[in-house]
Amino acid sequence: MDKSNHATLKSIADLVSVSAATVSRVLNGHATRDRISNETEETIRRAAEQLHYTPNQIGRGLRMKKTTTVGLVVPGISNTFYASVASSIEMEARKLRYSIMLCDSLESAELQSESLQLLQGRRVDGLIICPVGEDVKNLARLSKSSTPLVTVDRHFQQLECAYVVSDNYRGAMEAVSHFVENGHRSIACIQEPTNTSVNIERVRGYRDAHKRHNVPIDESLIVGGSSGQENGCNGANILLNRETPPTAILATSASISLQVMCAISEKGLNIPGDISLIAFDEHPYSDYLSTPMTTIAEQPAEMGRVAFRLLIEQIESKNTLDDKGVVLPTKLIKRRSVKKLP
Amino acid sequence: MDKSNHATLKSIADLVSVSAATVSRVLNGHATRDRISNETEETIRRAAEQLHYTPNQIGRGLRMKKTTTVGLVVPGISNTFYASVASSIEMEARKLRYSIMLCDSLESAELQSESLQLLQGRRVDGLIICPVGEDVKNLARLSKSSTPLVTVDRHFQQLECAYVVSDNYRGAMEAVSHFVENGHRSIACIQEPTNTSVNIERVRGYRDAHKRHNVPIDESLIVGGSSGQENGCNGANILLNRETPPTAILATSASISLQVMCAISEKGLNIPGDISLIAFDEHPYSDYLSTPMTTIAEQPAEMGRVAFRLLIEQIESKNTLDDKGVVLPTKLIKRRSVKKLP
DNA sequence: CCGTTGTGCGCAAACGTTTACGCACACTAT
DNA sequence: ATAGTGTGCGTAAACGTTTGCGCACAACGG
Repeated sequence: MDKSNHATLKSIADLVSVSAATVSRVLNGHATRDRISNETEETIRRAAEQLHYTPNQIGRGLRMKKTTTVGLVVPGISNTFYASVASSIEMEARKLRYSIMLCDSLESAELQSESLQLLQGRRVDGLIICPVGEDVKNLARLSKSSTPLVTVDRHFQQLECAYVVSDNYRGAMEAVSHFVENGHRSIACIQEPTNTSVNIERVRGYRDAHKRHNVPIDESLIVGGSSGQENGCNGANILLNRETPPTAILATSASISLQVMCAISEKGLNIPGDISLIAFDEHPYSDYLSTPMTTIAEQPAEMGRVAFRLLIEQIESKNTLDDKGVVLPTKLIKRRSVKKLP
Repeated sequence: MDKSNHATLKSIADLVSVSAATVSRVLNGHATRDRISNETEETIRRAAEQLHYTPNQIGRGLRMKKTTTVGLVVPGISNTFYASVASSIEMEARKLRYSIMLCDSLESAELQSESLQLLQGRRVDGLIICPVGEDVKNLARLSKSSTPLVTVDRHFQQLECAYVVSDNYRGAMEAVSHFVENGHRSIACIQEPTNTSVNIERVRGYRDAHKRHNVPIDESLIVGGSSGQENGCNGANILLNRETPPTAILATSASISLQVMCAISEKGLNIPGDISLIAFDEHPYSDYLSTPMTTIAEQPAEMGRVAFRLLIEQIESKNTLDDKGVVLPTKLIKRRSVKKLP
């Protein structure tokens, strides 16, 4: 059919002997507003159809200074949590005919910065980012710039921009409350990298739950905090090797919980017989693990949805809106991984 | 810093009193080729730095008829398999400074077609697609067009374009061979939608394994094949409700295996005691399920890598290369979900 | 003094759009 | 006949790049 190249306004115009301007007007639905006769409109439409015309968004983007594209940078698209966020963003975006440009920072501040460069160069209309590390200056420069920005999952309060996060504080709080209600007093916590808002809020919740129930905090039970693959594993081993190991562990991410399960099974121990476990992040397999896991479920899909909504608001109405932040509730899903202590 | 808007070649040019052309030449590294003096080069570079110049890829794209962007359409980014494919594509793309535009077809032919439209409009330099359904005409039209194309995971032989798939035939073959070597004779298969190359190859492998080992094929043990959420569930129930249920099930996807596990546990049965199970697709949780699952592992990351390589080859050298197809081996990972029958 | 060669850079067109402005014609009213 | 009002559409500029062509000047050889 098509030899190879794309039809343009000009090629249509030539075919039906009008100017490119007229074709543009018709194809943008301005036929009546711009007083194009019905007959020319019809001929143009037919020609466009026949040539399989697809508007060149590059040309349009240049002229309109708008790309109808948003950048998305996540620290790991193969993490189901972020995949879920991305998925719902994509669905929302599609509704408004926006495209999304995906970048994966792999938890690296350097790659994140590179991604930001790339996306700025592409002149995306807005950015949704699950920020990594504490490279705030970079983001700050961005938020000062004209590009609308919303951060997801994590956020910095030094940074005045829209954000959507989980209620990590209450999530952790409920989890350890559940532990103490089941008789646990020696509750450990394996952290994620300590410089994220997520982690800060979660251990704050962990601490406050202790205070609220008047159980003393043993600081040595708060472990982990590095960013490597072995973070969860190391943390678990430290805990399990104590002369008196904790009776419960709060794992602050799904991947940490995986590593904890690994360490526990390697020691020949069992959940919840020897040790109880609650993990952040729900998972399709949560129900089918060797012991179905009690989890703190977040709402990644909802996160993506409101993030995109927040972004679009900024894009459409050029007011850099009033530092809007939304926090989504978590939900404790009780299964079988916590033991009731006498 | 920046008031709000982006620096352009012109703004730099004005600042240092040269023409935009000169700035372009310098910033593209053509300073010596185009005989720009060292001093002008230096002043220009400094000015660019100072203004935080980022080349506008829209303008450049228009001029060069190249976007350094590839479109990726997957049928479900929150499926870990496709997430993994996407992740490795992103990593490869980044190395060559390509961006990727992500579309999710959600297994819908209509959405896929819409995505293709969108991406064509965006004038991506190439397309990687995990095609859905059998909307071959659409793809055929695309492959006839100028946009390089490679399909991943699934492919149509009516479609002459590059592709990369798993060796689904051997994967299934090995799995059922493993079953029969463990004494099974009544082996079921729960299919995915039957019109995909993936499914066709897998059941072909399933059949041929039977022939090879001289075990008769009971056609009524090949169930499923619909596209809904309940496909695996229904299939499993049909099998489990037979007067003589099969002793083994081959689940042709991770999500089917999940539903099978669900159905089995609802019936109060257990794996592998009552029924053995092998599932396609390895998963981080495979080891930690209530019975660790024997799986047929694919190589999604490798798939993404070679897909991108194949695509780039087409993009760079304008020869529509010789129908290159690559098939990646699978690997049977033996765990505990198949029982040795006497 | 004149032709040649080299150096350093600007001009302008092109890529595909959108849109403000205005022109030419037709019709109506005076 | 002339002014006025619509109607239908074209012209041209602009968005930010890249690049072929060529100009102006300097140096140099004869």
